[in-house]
Amino acid sequence: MDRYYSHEDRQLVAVDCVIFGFDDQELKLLLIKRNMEPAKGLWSLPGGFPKKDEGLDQAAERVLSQLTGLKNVYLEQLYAYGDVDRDPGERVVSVAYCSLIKIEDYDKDLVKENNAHWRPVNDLPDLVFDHLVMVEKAMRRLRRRARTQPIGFELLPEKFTMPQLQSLYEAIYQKELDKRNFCKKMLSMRMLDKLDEKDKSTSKKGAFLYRFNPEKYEQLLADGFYFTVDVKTKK
Amino acid sequence: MDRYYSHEDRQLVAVDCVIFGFDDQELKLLLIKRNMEPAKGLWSLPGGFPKKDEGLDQAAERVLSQLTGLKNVYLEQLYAYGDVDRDPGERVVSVAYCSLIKIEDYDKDLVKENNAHWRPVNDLPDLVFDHLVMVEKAMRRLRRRARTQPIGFELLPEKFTMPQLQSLYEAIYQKELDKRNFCKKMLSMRMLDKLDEKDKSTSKKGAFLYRFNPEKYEQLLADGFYFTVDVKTKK
DNA sequence: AAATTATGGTGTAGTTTTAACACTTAAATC
DNA sequence: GATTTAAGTGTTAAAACTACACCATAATTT
Repeated sequence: MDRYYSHEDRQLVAVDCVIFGFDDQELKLLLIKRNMEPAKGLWSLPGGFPKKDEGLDQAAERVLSQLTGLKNVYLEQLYAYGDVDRDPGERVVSVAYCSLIKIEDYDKDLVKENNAHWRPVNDLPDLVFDHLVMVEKAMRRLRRRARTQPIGFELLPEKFTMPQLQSLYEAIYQKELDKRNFCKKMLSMRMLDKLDEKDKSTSKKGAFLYRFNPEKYEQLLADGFYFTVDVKTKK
Repeated sequence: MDRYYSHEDRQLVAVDCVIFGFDDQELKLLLIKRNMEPAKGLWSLPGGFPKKDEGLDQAAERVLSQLTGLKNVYLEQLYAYGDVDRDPGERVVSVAYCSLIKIEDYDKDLVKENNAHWRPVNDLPDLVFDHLVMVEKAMRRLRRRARTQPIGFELLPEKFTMPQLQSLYEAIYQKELDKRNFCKKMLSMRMLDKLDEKDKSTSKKGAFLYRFNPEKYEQLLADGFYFTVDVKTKK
């Protein structure tokens, strides 16, 4: 009763994580410099194999938390890669995941131990196998999601300024945005709380801090509201 | 050199296909009444296991063509389902695919042989395992895609009328649309060729036939145009 | 042959949303 | 107190969207 499929082949199944961070006005990926075969010396996405009692999602969570120390962060399945020859070593079906983290939160020691490094998405090193394809898919997904869901906040500190938020969107879309229109749109959705504090690290005047309010957002959703950010032009 | 991962577990990997058709003003799914264990007597999505020399995509193509006789139709990977207990028989990672076909094209004999039947999405039978979850994901994906990409045409005959196209969108979104606004929007995108023929099967007057023109669409894409269909209100 | 019936086809006006654009404010530094 | 640098703010024109109602065509019936 528990071996219906005994005549079928079994295969290696892996998970790989595309982990985004935002720092210094640019998007970055957490990549591993491999010190083991296959592809020793090249760069790869952090990955691993699901354990016997682990689903795919749990395996991805584990890979992420073993590398960064983070749990309960944004993690979404991207795509399953199953070409026969995608891994030259042996056939492996790899399920890619995409994660967005607040870059100041990760565990530096763990990252160092694992030989991982943050690399700007605009200047990536050569990646093993089809990992670049995964990254490109993740980028496209991020661009689509960020336009229609409030996920940008996953990449920012709890408290952030309007200029910070705008520069995040500019990094994601590689486009300059008009700050008046951007700010107007963001505030019109009424899902941000304006705080009394200012962040003075980037200007003399200081910029007001905001916080994303998930309760307000849930309420809006319930009212049939759709999040959208305009992400057109400005020269 | 070709067994780096020999200490890792291997798993069953399957593909399942959510196959949409449009007929009689409603969306339908091609489902299989299972006459074998597991879950004999219940309904399931058509599926199978990749062969040794087959990637996931090829396996899905094979499942689709073995059941319908169709090749080179719309087929897109949906999601990988990997919970440990999703299949009570044995752990199976299943990669779901979504296909859109022109319902008049499928091979009736093959479908009959395989004990498959078209069932309306609004009145589905009980499905095995997590197949309903897959169908729901496919529905959401279809709704998203149909709004922003010209994929509705995959579900219609080569030549179709404006009322047909509209009723397809109404079936997808379960909403009545205003025919003036709908028609205006569709034509404004300039990707349809209006033919000189009329279809007289549904009215005395007859309705003009149109055809989707992929070359025009490609040109629009190249010009930075975005396909969108408005899918709001009307009472 | 006139009337009926059922579906196809078409235009406009009010409203909302979007895009473009420039100057003032605040506070630190010299 | 003059200068510098980033933050903050409002208006207007254009485009897109929504709502809405009547006529046309051709087959069928009387």
